[in-house]
Amino acid sequence: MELSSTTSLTPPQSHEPAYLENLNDPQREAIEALDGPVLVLAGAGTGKTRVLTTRLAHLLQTGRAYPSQILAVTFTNKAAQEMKERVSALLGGMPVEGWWLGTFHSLAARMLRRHADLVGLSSNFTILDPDDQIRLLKQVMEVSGVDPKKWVPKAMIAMIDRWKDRGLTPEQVGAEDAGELADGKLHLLYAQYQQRLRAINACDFGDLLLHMITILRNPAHADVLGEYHRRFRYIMVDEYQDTNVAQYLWLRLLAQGSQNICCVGDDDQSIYGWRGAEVGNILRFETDFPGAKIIRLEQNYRSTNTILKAAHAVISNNEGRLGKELWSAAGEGEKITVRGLWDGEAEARWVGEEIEQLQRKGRSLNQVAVLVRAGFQTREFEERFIQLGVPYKVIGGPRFYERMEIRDALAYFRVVVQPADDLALERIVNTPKRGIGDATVQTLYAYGRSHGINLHDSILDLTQTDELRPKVKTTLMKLMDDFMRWRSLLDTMKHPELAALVLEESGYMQMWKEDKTPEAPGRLENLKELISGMDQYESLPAFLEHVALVLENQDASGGEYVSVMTLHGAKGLEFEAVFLPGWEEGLFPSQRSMDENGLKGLEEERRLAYVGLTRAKEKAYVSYAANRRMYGSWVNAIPSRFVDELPKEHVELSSDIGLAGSGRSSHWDSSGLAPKVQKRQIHERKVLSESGVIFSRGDRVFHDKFGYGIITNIEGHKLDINFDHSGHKRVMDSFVEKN
DNA sequence: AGGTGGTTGATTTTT
DNA sequence: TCAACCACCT
Repeated sequence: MELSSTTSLTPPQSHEPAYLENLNDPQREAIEALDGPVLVLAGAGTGKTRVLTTRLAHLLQTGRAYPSQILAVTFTNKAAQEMKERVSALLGGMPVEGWWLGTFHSLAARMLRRHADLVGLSSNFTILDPDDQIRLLKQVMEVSGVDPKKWVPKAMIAMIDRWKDRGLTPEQVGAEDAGELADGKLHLLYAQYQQRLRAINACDFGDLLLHMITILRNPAHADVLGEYHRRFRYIMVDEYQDTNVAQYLWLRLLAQGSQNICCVGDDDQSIYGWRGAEVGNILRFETDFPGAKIIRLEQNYRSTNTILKAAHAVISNNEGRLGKELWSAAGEGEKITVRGLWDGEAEARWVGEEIEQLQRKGRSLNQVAVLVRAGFQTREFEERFIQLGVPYKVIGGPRFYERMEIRDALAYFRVVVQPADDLALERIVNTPKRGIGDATVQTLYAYGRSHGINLHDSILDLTQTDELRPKVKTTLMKLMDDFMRWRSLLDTMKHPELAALVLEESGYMQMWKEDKTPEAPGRLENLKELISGMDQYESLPAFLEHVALVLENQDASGGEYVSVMTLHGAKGLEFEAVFLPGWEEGLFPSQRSMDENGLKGLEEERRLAYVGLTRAKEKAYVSYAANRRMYGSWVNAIPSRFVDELPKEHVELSSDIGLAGSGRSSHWDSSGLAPKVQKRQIHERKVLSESGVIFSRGDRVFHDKFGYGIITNIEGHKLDINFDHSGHKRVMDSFVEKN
């Protein structure tokens, strides 16, 4: 038969597109299973991102859907960005504009702007950051007579956030949910808080999803849901194990249309339960989406089998897993080093030594990480690394947009764009100082409350009367005039220029220029950076949206450094060598986690251990200290149960003298206290000089050549002294006399 | 309007 | 221990 005589116009046996090459079977299956619900259980390092991006490219390439018909959801902007780049690259640089590819929050915000009126907002609503949330709730508490001293607003907002995470509106929350909180009124505060948000035309992060759920499940707005059903033919979700109930509901509503939903995740890496994530979502997938296909990716391309087996042994102690076991073609590799040390300082010293050794072996510091359970642990390592001159970087410090000057500047822009933004207006009404004190602001708020209007309109009203002192009145009138003028320029002036103009004319720039503190130049620098970064965005509102949802730490790289970060921060990353310090009961697993959440808490801690171990490509180091200084006092600890859960055959145990051995209860407890006293003496930093004088830190002393000074540190007979006139010197104790 | 002393409380934090 | 926050003072 001739080839041409047969039916189709399909090209003869065209071999498959390049992007499908070099995939393993389950990966390929995941990519080609396009219809119906699919759950891809993607273990650590199994090529999850590749599957996700290739699947998306495949949908487009095969003509199953246009870019605008696919909803692709991630948790972080970083992940969204990476996905965009990789899909675009797979398709030969296809532009990504108009794609529904982004984070839960940015996609929900995009939807909500289209339907804001349905929940009583206008589409230029402000997205509040956590700080504003707290301030707003605090105001609500004060008005309702709930003492913010007794009930910390931050804790109260955390509870409200959890309700929102669960998709609960104020109507769905009752007194029984509030319990004792806020004098048993938290549910009422929640309702009032929502009312205030609406009044200032604002949303918090949780609202973005909550409002969308409210709209989508309201039969009166079936047309909206129908529109999205028609639009989204395929839905893809990354990190499904970290979704909360609200996100789940949102997805389920949207997926009712096509049923084509593909979720990728790993139940063993669910570590955000405390933020409202529900492992249950991924565990329940098959019942939620009947007929779902489940695909397991178990071939790992990252780690040695030693690491994978050890991680598996640990995680196997958890119940209620979907179950999978990773393997790798990389061979066995080195054993995991487990080491017990005297205290936190010794631990940091040891880690430092090992890192120097890795360095000598030619390993790049960029491939080394220290992963801690809690932020405060980074300090010891920082101190040690500074001493050793090992370059390091603590990942996950304060963010750019959390800085005071950035938040102030943004507040100005927010008021320009959205006059009803009370929080922003309050923030800058007296910054720079204009003589508008607390009393004035309270008067304005009181007026606003009794007339049911916002701060901006209250100012407009009251400046027409003689309620306010003449000076205050003229100042406020001037400020309102300024804002009106700036607002009128929104459409005509380029937004970076307008932004610069606002900061200049408001006197905000001047304020920092006159500031003599050492931080001031840096702040001016940040403001400049803020403005120069703005021209990438279409408009001032677009920029503000970006800042609220997206703006990340720009990690100014350059050079090699050891990464120091929390285990949470390390998710999704990989390093050749990973140090896991502080594996002690109480610290890791965290006592608080276990106290508050029992077995569930412990299991999440264990997943954290799993995440930590699986970050390592070649070598993992686990360590624990017998003594640790916590909140000022010394605490002695026993090794973490997770240490015991590491299989002996994959571990190489080495310990300081007297601390060796594998059992954690036997000798460890007894040896804890006695030698500690000795150590304590060293820490007292006292020294007996040959002449019989005792020196201590803080002593005032006299030196023949350098004069008077204060002892800042003692090492043996060497004293570090801060001299009044000669600065810091290190001298021998025999040359100084006690004053 | 800035400084200060005293109290408090202290994991993890993708948006 | 220590830093952040606040009430109070100058």
